[in-house]
Order: sequence, then C-alpha cells, then structure tokens
Amino acid sequence: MADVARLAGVSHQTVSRVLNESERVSSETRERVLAAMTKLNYRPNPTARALASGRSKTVGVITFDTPLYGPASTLFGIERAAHDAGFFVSVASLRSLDMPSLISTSDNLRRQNVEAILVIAPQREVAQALTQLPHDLPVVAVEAGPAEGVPVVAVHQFEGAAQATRHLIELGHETVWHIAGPGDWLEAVDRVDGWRQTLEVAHARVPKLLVGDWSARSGYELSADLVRDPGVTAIFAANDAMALGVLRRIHEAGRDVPGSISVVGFDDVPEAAFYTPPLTTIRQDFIELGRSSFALVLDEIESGERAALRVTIAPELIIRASTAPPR
Amino acid sequence: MADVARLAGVSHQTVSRVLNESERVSSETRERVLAAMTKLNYRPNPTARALASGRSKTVGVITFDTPLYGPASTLFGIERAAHDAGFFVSVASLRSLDMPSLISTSDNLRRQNVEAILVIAPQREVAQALTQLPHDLPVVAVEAGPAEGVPVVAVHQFEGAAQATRHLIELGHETVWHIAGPGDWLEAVDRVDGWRQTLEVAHARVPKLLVGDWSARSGYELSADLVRDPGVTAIFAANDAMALGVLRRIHEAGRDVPGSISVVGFDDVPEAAFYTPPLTTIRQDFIELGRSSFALVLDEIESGERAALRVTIAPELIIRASTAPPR
DNA sequence: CACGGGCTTGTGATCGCTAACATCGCCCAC
DNA sequence: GTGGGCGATGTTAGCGATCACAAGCCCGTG
Repeated sequence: MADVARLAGVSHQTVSRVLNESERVSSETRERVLAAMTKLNYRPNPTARALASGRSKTVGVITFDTPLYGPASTLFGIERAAHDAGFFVSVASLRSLDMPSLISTSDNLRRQNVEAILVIAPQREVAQALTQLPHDLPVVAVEAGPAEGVPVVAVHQFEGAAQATRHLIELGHETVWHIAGPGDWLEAVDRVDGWRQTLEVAHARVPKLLVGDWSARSGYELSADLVRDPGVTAIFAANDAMALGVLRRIHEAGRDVPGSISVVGFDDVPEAAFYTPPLTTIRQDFIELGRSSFALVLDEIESGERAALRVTIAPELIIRASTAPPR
Repeated sequence: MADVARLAGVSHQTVSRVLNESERVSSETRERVLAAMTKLNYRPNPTARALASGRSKTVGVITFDTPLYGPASTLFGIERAAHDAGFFVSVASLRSLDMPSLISTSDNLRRQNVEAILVIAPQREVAQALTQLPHDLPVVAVEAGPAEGVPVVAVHQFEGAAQATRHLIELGHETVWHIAGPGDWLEAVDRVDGWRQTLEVAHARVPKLLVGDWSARSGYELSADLVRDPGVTAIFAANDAMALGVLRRIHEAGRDVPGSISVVGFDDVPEAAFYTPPLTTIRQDFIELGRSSFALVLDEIESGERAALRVTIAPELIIRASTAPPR
C-alpha cells in the first residue's frame, strides 16, 4: 500500500479511500491511484483490513456433519451467493447437537471475525440453543429454526406435507400413512403437522405415525408391516431416501406401485425421477434457500438492522408415476 | 492480551509465549498466565495472529459448484479432519473451470492467509491449471489431479473400474458396455481405462463407449439403444446415478435385472442398496478421502516439505442383486 | 479584504498480536 | 573472582490496513 501511495504521489490514507470507494477523492487522484495499483499489481490484504476495521467480508456457516442432499445443496447455494457478493465462507461443523458445542463453534467463527453466522442445523436442540447466542452478530437459521428470536429462512414444510397428503386424499385414498424424520428435527415435526392437519380437515383417520432417520434403510424397515396390510394404500415418506426404501419394500412384497400402494416423497433429489417407479415428491429449492439466506444476512450486515423474522420458500408438488387412485 | 499480562504481572510477550507453547517459559509463570487468561476469559484474536505471523490456522478448499454426492462428502471429510486439528476451512467455489478462474480463486484464498489449498475439482482443465499455481503454499488435489507437479489424494479409479468389469466378466458375460462420465473428468477417463484394459486382458470385445454427464437422466437416455439389443447383457455405469437411469430404462423396456441384463454402478451412494434391484457397485470412501487429504496438507504445513506425490485409497466392490451370470 | 465552510488530502494512532533483539539473573568453570 | 553461557523475560518494531482528526485549498459572502 505504501508503494502504491508513493507511486501515485499521495498518502497511504488516500489509497485506502480509493480502496473503500470513499466519495471524498477527486476523480483525478482516484485515477492516478488506480493506475498505480494496477501497475504494481497491488491487492489489499484482507487480514489486515479485518484487523483494522473489524470487517472481514467473511460469513461463517455452521453445519452439522452430514452429506445429506439438502444441507449440502444449501451450503453450495450460500457459497454461490456469498461469492457473488465478494464474501468468503468459512465452514464449521458441529461436534454434537448440544448448546456448549454450538456456543464454542460459533465462538470460533466469531473470533475469525465473521460478519454473520448462518446455521444449517434444523434440529430442535440447536434451534433452541440458537436463541442464546450473543446478538452482536447477525445470525440466521437456515432450513429451520426457532419460532422466535432468530430470523429463519426455510421452505414451508407444513405446506409441503399438506400438498403431499392432499394429493393422495384427492386421488381417493381413504387415508395416508406417514413415515416421519427424526423427532428432533424441526422439519420432520412440521411435516408431521402438515400431514396430520390435512388428514383431519379431510375427516380422514390419522394412522399411527412411523418415525425413521431419513435413511433409505429406515424407510425400508419401517414399511415392513405396512405393506402386509392391504388397507394401506398410500404412504407419504418425509424424504425421498425413505420413500426409496418404501418402494423397495413394496416391490419385495410383490405389491405394485402405484396400482396397489401410492408413495410420495419429499425433497425431489435429482434421482427421484428415475426411481422405480418415478417418485411423486415435494420439491425444495435448496439453492434458492441458500441464496435467500445469504441475501438476508447481507441485508442485516449492511443495514445494521435486524432482518425480517421469517422468509418462507414455497415447496412444489411434483407428480410422477408413484401415485394413482386406489384400486 | 495486555490485560492478561498486567494481571499475571508479566509482559505481553510472555503471554504470547504461553499462547504459542514456547518452551522458554517457566512453568510457574505459565501457570500464572494461564490463570489470568481463564479469569479474564481471554481468547486470542486469530486475525491479529494471522496478520502478525502469516499463519492463520485456516485451509482453503476450492470446489466447483455441485451437490454431487462425492464432492460434498469429501468436503465434509476435510472439514471434520481440519476441525480436529484446530483448523478452519474456507470454501471457495470455482466460477468456471478455466485457468484464470482457478488462479483468481486461489488468489482470493491466498489473501485470506490460508496455509494450504485443497482442490476438489477433478476436471482435466483444472488439473492442468493446478500445476501452474504458485508453489509457495501447499496445494493438494483431491479426488483426482494432474499426473505430476501436485500431490494427489484419490481413490484408485482404474482399479475400481477393473473390479467392476472383472466381476461381470467372471460371471460369464461376453463383454461389458460402459457408460462413462464426461470426458473432461479425470476420474471418468481412469474408469474408462480400467474398463477397457480389463476387457482386453480378458480378450473380450470392447464395445462402443457411451459418454454421459453423471446424471441419472443421461444414463437413462444413453441406454435406450442398449436395452433393445439382446446381445447386451452387462452394463457398467461410471456412477450410481447413471446406473439408476439405466435400471429405469431396462425396467421400462421390460427386461429383467439381473436376469436379462446385469448392471454395476460406481460410488456406493447410501441409496444404492435400495434401488430396484439393489445395485452392485464400487464403494469409494469419500470421508476417508477427505481425511487423508487433510492429513497430507497438515503434514506439508508442519514439515514445510513437499509431501508424497500420490496417496491412493482402495475402492471396494460391493456385490448386490443387480448382477448375475447371463442366461 | 477577511472569514467561514465545504471539499480533498495528510498525519498519527491503533487494531491485537508475533518477531527479533536486548536484558537480566544465575550458575559454572577456570 | 570473573567471564561465559544459558534460560527467562522484557522492549521495540512491525504486520497492512482503517479511523479520527488536522490541515490546506478554493470559493462565496458580508
């Protein structure tokens, strides 16, 4: 920086002003400084800037350690948006889902001078702990979060589940069985609610809830009894992987999809269209989710104000060959 | 830090020494300083450290923008290992796969003071560009990379493809068709080589190569002709998603897997065991891949020496129900 | 013609830490 | 007794930027 200043015949502070696009520099001087920068191939040092200004052009993302499609895609969505805005992304994963772990992870990020923290950890414990985090930094919960205290950007899970259930009811099924995600996941809970309330509105019986762990295996195992029951004609799995497990089980049991049983998933992973049969599911736009989340924190960072408390992204019912009217 | 020094009755430099675990501090003083740190709840500021020392305890990961299972899992593996070693991970994605983009991305990371760069971008262009990167920082190519000049940590693709092909040949198939990944992916190329050479060794005819884009859709579309040919009894797809597309196509064509056609995939995504039928595939341990990659850079960082040029991780053939002897 | 005010630019301190060198005891060997 | 060596600690400069304030200049106005 000193070299640039010397070459341009100005002080280091003027160079800094040019760098920060201050209005208080004459265009003539600015030109001279810019030319010097180019000539010397000068690039500002973000670390020094961060130290002096407290601003780092970096956001922290706290995620829990999973290669699940949703969180991974969301992370990429965030990265993409951050990159476009000239921000860096520092990732930290949660060791465990308790409060101390969240605090210490956020603390680490914080010490790195991140300007905001995005949390992709849609478990109830984490959401709760989130409200306890210091409020000096913008914090946004992505995918799911607490009801209040922290802004949340999420797909409307309730609505998605309702769409799935309604679709099956409207096809003429008497009721719909549900294989839920783990009870400590907020999304799982919302989907259960959407499913249950839709059934109730339709005056349909609410069958016993089955709870899986998002894995195809759990879908496979939990549906063992269901497929033996000829009364079961419609199953809504809380994600595509579990739906896949269900499809597998039904196939092994010699029943037909959708002839004998209809199945709906959730997520619309890229492969869902190629399952046997192609899966009717609820699409979540994770990239958009990441993008919106980043837009929200960026807004908070720049305005200095607390952002809207909830941004909701609409899910979309994708109808494929795994659903049909009951026989 | 000054506060800690004052409270402990020492100079700030001594505090710094304690922080950096220098041997030149008497244990008595160290205790006093540590006590003061605890009492004041002092945490060192990584930014200032980075500025003063040039060391940041951060590694950069360059990835290209994709939610593909492999890269995403690898990223998590790296994060996990980095976290365990007390390192931060800064992620930057590549705008495009050319050299300028790689250079500028690595430059960004570099300015953030990262101590090493891991590149998850197994495309040929990137690998080539990689060798042009400044060598003042440890750089490691993960998943695939150039033949020389940059250390590479990767699963042995050739071997995996050979295992897949051999498995089919040993079952008695006359030959094996292959649906490859995009030609600019090093892994895709290696798999093609493994497939071709295995066929040649077995004196089997080498059928025309089909080239997809990793998506289930491409597998589906490329296999349209194959399934109409009764001579086709074995297909090896270069990843599980494409294999899924193939399974779908075969199913639609009314042929049976594995009765009429055997199919093998690559990756062993968690869902592969639940495809219809469960997919025989080659498992790649992405988490281990990430872990090893980080271990390698950590070693380079700490020793200051250039690490081994290639770390290879063995793939594993997972036999499931999609393969059988030809009728 | 002197003075106030707006625009530009410069000066010095500062962010929180580490590097390099200086200093201070203390013990040992000659 | 004295010089040397060594371990422990302190002092002084940076690292590369920003911030707060000061200063100079030009202009319009009373």
